[in-house]
Amino acid sequence: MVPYGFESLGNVFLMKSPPTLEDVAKESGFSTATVSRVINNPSSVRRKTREKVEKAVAKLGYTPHFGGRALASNRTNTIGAVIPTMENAIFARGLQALQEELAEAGVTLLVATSGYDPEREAKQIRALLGRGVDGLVLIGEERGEDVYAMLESRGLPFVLVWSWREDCPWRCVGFDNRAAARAIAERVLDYGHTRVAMIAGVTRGNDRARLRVEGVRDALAARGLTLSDDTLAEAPYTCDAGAAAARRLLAGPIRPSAIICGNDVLATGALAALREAGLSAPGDVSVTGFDDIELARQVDPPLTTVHIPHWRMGQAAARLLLRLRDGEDAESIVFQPKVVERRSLAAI
Amino acid sequence: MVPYGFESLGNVFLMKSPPTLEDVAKESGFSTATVSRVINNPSSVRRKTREKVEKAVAKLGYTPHFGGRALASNRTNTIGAVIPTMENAIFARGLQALQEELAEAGVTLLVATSGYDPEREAKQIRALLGRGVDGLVLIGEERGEDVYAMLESRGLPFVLVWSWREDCPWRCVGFDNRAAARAIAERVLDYGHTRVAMIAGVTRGNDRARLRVEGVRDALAARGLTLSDDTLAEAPYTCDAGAAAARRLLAGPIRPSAIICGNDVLATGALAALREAGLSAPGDVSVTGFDDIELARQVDPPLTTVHIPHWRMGQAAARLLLRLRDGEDAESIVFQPKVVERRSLAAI
DNA sequence: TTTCATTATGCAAGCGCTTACAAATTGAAT
DNA sequence: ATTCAATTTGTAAGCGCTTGCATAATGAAA
Repeated sequence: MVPYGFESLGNVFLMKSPPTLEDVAKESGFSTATVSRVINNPSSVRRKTREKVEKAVAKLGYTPHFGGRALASNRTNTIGAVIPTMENAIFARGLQALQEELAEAGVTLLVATSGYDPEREAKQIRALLGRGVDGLVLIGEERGEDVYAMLESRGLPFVLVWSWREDCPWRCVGFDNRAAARAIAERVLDYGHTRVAMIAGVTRGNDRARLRVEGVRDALAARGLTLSDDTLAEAPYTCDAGAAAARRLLAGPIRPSAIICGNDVLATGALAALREAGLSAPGDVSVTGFDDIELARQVDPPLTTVHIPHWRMGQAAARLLLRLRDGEDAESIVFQPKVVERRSLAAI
Repeated sequence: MVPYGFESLGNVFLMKSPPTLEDVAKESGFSTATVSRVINNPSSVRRKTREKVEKAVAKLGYTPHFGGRALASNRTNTIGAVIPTMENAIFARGLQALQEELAEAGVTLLVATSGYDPEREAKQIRALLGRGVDGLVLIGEERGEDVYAMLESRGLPFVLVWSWREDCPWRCVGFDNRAAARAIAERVLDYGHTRVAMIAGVTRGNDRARLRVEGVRDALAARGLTLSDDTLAEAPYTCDAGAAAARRLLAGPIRPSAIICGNDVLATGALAALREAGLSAPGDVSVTGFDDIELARQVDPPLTTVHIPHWRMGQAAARLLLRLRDGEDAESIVFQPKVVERRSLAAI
């Protein structure tokens, strides 16, 4: 513990470099090994010893040095997550749940964003690996084989969230996006709509977005309907893009009586476009969302949407990953989203 | 580079432990020192050497071990941020900006949340210190002296975001919450309101929330008005809490004609409560928000609120912190929020 | 008391990397 | 060819921590 200082305006500030294990050892009169034990495995140390060491730790304000620890134990107690974006609320809740659940186990969460860009995602994953994360949470299933190969070759545990399908070779915690989209589309059809359009998220590199389109197609096909270039728009997940897409759809050859949106943010944008065009929802055009984020209940009219249990998904992902990390095996987990009816969908 | 393996279904998967600097050194025929140099300071190495080393790096797929690096250099290229919550959108945008700006400089952002709890914040700060962050971004100014003492004694650079005041002893990137709140309150008064109430965020440990109350008080006082127990409610930053607070205010002895809210989320809740009570906004009661998150434009009626340049604030915080980290000095930065009028505020 | 299994502690060797400092190489000037 | 300064590379000492193994302390049984 070398004190060093620098001069500033005639004063010398002494800055102690942070205390080390060795400082604690000296202070408590035990060896570094013992101190290390009381920190990592307290029960392996006699109570009296432990108490003395703990007092020394408190006195010096000791905090283990992360790097040293990682180096010696080859473990970081860190797991990483790469999500598309923090900018809209879609992932916020699940992420918070993930984090809280991990924190409970003494694990820190490292979050990186990809902006829905597969290349950037791969880069972020590599960065996280470089930081020695003990596990990884990724959104969705669609990504390069090379990425999966890299993870496997390292034996790095990971879980995919938000997607789920039978026979998925990876561990996932999610739901059947296609079935969920089919469900809400069927609901729309049940209300008698026949001119239905869809605003989907960008499908490149995004299996959730793609599967939701397919789900809608499934439902329509069952009634002899289809999605054409005039009735299917693709837009990044922002209100503005949703509004723009809606305007385009509205300007098409036949005005849709219902617009199914790939998520709540897009639906919110669609609502805005409707309002701006002097149309009422659901009077003139019905709109549905997907995700059931808080926004869905706050817009006017409140969105009929698909409820996703964000919080529970985040929690479940944490637990699953923790088990994998500890070498236990664990099954994928599938959730069953439900359509929640509010006021943005009505009979034709 | 010891290969080890395990058996699974009769196959043996060989997992190489990740390559180390030494592996690269052997492969390229140079010493570890030289390899380290091409990674950290390429210009200090002859071009031919560099190229050979780079080839070896690529061939082995080498990534530096974070822990080893942190241990040896006492630097992590990581900065930490402790924000109150990820659950609502208030901090999302700024955080994203912060992250992108830091990434540009090769720095990783570590995010922790405190749930608006000062004790938890202190704990998270310690955790981040333990991970050897090179700097810290904190929200607001109000926290224990001991926390500041700890940061100072370590010489750890940090910046406070969202708050700013003349003579603040710390580096900050924010705005004058009190003045901003005063500004919007004045706007409300200018519309002729005299029965004005306020829903504030929880003020304990939250200088922003407290200062906003004071700002409103300032404006009211200038017209001989005050905030009483009947006209000031405090609520956590959620829609539901905002709605509950609004209901309480509405049930008070005199019904307010305007409710000034501590942020947009509370205002959204207030709007919901109004609707539910059969009251119209702004017809019966005007409502104002604060922050100007995306939600503000999407609710009905869209919120008159105070626009905060989240993105620029995040960016500025990143730049400031980076400078501090590099030992340069840098001034605090103050933004000038503007009231943005939409439709939730109208004449009495 | 002595003995011997148990349990508690200490010793010391790394983990992968950076960085003074020393040694070697280069190449321009003689 | 030499010489010498400038440049490039290598040597080796840690950074703070964990952990296998050896040693010491403990306490129950004899």
